[in-house]
Amino acid sequence: MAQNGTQRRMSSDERRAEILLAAHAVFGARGYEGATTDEVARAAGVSQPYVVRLFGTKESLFLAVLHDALDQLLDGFRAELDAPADAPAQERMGAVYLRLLQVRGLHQTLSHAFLLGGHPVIGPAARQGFVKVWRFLRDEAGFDADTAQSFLAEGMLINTMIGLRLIDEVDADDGIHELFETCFPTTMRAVRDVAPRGDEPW
Amino acid sequence: MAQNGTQRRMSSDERRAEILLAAHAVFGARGYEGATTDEVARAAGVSQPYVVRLFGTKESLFLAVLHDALDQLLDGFRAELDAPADAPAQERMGAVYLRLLQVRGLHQTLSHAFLLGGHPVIGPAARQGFVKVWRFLRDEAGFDADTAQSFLAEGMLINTMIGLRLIDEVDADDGIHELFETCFPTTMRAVRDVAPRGDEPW
DNA sequence: CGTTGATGTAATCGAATGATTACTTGGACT
DNA sequence: AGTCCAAGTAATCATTCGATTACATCAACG
Repeated sequence: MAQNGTQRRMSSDERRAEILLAAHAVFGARGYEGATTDEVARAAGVSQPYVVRLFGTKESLFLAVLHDALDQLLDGFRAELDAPADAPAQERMGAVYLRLLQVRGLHQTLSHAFLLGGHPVIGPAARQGFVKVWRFLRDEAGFDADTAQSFLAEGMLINTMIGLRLIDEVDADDGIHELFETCFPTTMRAVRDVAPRGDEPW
Repeated sequence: MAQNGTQRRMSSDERRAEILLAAHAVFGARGYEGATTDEVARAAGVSQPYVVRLFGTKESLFLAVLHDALDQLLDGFRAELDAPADAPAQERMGAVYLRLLQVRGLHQTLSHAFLLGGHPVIGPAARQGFVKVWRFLRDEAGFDADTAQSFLAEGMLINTMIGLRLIDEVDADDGIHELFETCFPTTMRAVRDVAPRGDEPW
């Protein structure tokens, strides 16, 4: 995170984009309530008041992160749908989902948002986002209901395994190793390279 | 939650049990950081300092809730395993899982814990709990790896749908209705009766 | 009945945190 | 070279929250 080499000032839109990226990581690791605007600010290399100024409130920053995550997800899915089909749709969408692990914290932020259904502002936004994903799978990707359900379920399991930092255990525990091989039969190596480790704060 | 009719004093163990029950609901709805010891106290009908006294710290209260959730889950699974088999194991364990929805917040608290893998204290406890569930499914319930993975995945999807308060949308949105029917083909009514609604704080 | 230990609370403290205010700095454009 | 606005920060405020302390109250027992 933080500054690239250039010391020069950025446009507020560039800065917003950097803060958004940092916020994915911080909200993903700590959750909405657990994250602080100061952590986000330091991860983005700016001061805490500036984060507040560019996004208004912590709540609207979280909403921005949530929308960004959903946009990246659905845009990625759609781009893959438009590309020439070289494999079953479910595998292709799954690959897109795993590729997004490179955006640190994105999956965990989604999971955090999905657990806040009782929140007066975040709850409705999260529900709406989830429904949009379901609709995409059914209406655009052409999944039948059972396939869409399994796809979502596996996605939630992946989010859980990432959020748990289970990767740290993969070499120490045979059961976990087996779980990973079951869940990521072909992509194990790629996932290991990109998933967050326990020895980094996020 | 809160007091039953009796005004009489309780033993500290009885009180601890009541507070634990309330804490499931509060931590489930708000997450570890979002929940306050005062909310837990009011939900349990005691004062905030007393919650702290009976559990030491908020962190150890959360750990107690986490362990309680895992105990209830694994004890329920084992009791069902010991009962005469009247259906495939996967269905029977799934029924146990859904029955636990009656413990308000239990599933969501588990999901919250599973997202805190980076936390120095909660992280290791959550990982250990998750591994115990996996080992149970494989070693005691006799699930093969693929079945265990699907079972866990569907569980995580259920947690998500509960945490999202998706039930509120089930009559308003055809996609959600369809998702529920796919996920809970036979148990839809029971789930609807027991899942938390958006109009209650938890 | 009075002592004693456990149950329980009111009051309050200190640290953390989101937000606000007032200020500084840099660069684009005459 | 001077003006002016956008980018950015330091200082600080008000609130919230977990924890501590000191105090109150109930009931068991001699």
